[in-house]
Amino acid sequence: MADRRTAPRRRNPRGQGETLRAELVEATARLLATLDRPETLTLRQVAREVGVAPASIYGHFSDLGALIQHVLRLRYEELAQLMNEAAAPAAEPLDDLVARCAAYTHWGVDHPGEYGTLIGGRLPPELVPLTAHGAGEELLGSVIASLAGVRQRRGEPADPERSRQAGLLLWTALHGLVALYNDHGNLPWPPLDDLITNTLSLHTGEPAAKIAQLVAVARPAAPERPVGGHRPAGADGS
Amino acid sequence: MADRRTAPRRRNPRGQGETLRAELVEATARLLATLDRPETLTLRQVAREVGVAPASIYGHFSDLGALIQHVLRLRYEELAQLMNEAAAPAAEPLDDLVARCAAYTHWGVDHPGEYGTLIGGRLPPELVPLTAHGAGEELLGSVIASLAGVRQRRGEPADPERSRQAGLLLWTALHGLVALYNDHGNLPWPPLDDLITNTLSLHTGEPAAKIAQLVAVARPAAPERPVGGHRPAGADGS
DNA sequence: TGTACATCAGTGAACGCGCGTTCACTGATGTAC
DNA sequence: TGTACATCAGTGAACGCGCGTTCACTGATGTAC
Repeated sequence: MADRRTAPRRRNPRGQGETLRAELVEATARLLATLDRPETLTLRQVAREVGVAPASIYGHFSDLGALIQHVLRLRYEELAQLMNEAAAPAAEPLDDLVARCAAYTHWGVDHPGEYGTLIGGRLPPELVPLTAHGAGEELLGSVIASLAGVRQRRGEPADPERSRQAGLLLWTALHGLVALYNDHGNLPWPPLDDLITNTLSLHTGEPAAKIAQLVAVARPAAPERPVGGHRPAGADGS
Repeated sequence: MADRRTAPRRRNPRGQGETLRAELVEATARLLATLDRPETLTLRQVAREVGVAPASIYGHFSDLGALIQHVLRLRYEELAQLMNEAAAPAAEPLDDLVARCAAYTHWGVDHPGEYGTLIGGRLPPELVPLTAHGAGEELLGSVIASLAGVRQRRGEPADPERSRQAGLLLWTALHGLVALYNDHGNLPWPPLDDLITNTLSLHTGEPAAKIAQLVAVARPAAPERPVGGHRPAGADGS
C-alpha cells in the first residue's frame, strides 16, 4: 500500500485540475484510517501516497491542516448521516435511540483512526470540526433528543436540563466504551454488542433483553471477535 | 517556566550522579503535566528544561521512551494509591466504590496531560505501562471488586462474569467522562460531581441523592467551575 | 491552416529547522602510593 | 604531605534525517490572430 509500483503518475490534462484535489482528499482519508498513529500524518506522507511533489499540495490546500480539516469534516458528516440513517426506520423512540447509539459505537470501533482524530482528541483542537466549531453539538443533540424521547414515552415529565445531562452522560459512556475498546484492545473484552446493550439498559431503565434484540436488529451480522482481546495484543513492549 | 534565567547549572559533585536522574524525572513529569500536547515531548525539550546537554540524558536513560515509561509508571502508581487511600476509610461497600471512582475521575480531570498519556492512548502503546503490561488490570480489578461488593451487599448472587462486565462498563463510563471533559471543554458541562453521581447511581442502582452525599464527602472542597465550559474555549480555530 | 502566446498543472531543488544519537573531550574530585 | 592517576559527571560539536515551505521552472494544451 505504501509501496506504489505504479508508473510515476501522469500529469492531469488541462481542465481537470480538481482531480488531484480529490486524490489528495482520498489519500489523506486512507492514511488517517490506516496509520497506527494518524495524528503523526505529515504533508510529505500525503504527497508520497498520491505520488506527487510535496509542493503540489499547496495548489489545492493552504496547509496540511486545511486538508485534514476537510477530511475530518467529511468523516463527521458521514458519522452523523450514518446515525440518522440507522434511526430512520425506527417506529418507537427506543428503537431510534438504540439504532443511533449502536451505529455510533460500531462506527467508532470499526474506524479507530478516524474516531481518535475526530472525537478522541488526538489532533490539535483547531483542526477538529467538532471542537473548533459547535459541530459536536449536533451529534450530542441528536442523542439528547432521542433519549428524551424514550423517557417521555414512559410518561416522565419533560425536563430540558435533566434531558441534556442524561444525554451527555450517555454520550460519555459510549465514548468511553469506544475509546477504551480501541486503545486497550489487549484487555479481555466481552462482545461489543453486550456492552452497548448494558449501557443502554442502564441509561434507559429498559430491560437488557429488550435492548439486546434491538441491538441485534441494528446490526444483523455483528462480526465475531476472538475471545480475550479483539486485537492480537500488538508489540510486546520489552 | 520555560525561560530559565538561572545560572547555567553547576555540574553535580562526585558522589551525586543520581541527582541529575531525579531532575530528569521531575522535569519530564512537569512537562507531561504542562504541555498542551504531552505526546509531542522530545528529548531535547527535557534537556532544555533541566538545563543540560541532550547527550547527558543517555547517562541515565537509554531513551526518551525509557524516561517517559518511568514517569508514567510513577503516575500510575500515584493514581492507584490515591484511589486506595480514598477508599481506605470507607465503612460500607458503597462508600468504597464512590470514593474510588470519585478519586479516579477527579485525578483525571485535574491531570489532563497525565491522564491522556497514561490512559487516553496518546502515546505509542509500548511506552504505556497500562497497555504494555497487565498493569491496567489492577486498577480495573479494584473497580470490579468494589462494585461487586456493593451488589453483594444488596443480596445479589456473586457472579464473577457479570461482575467483571459491570466493572468494566463502569470504568468505560468514567473514562468517557474524563476523556470528553478534558478534550471538549468548550461544551457546556454540568458540575463534574453531578456527572460522577449520576454515573454511579446508574451503575449501582442506588439513589442519586445518597451517592451525591458520598461524593461530597469524598471531596469536601470541590472547586467551582464557571458555567458554560470549564476551559476558556481555547484558540478560536479560524 | 499555421503559429505565437497564455494558461494550467504541476516539478525539482533548495532553504532552514528541530530532532535523536554518536563520539571524543574536559575538568573537577577522590584515591593510591 | 605531595603528586600521579583514575573516575565521575557531564559537554560540545557534529552527523544524517524528515519535515514544511519557497521559488523559479517546465512542458503540455488550449486560444487568438
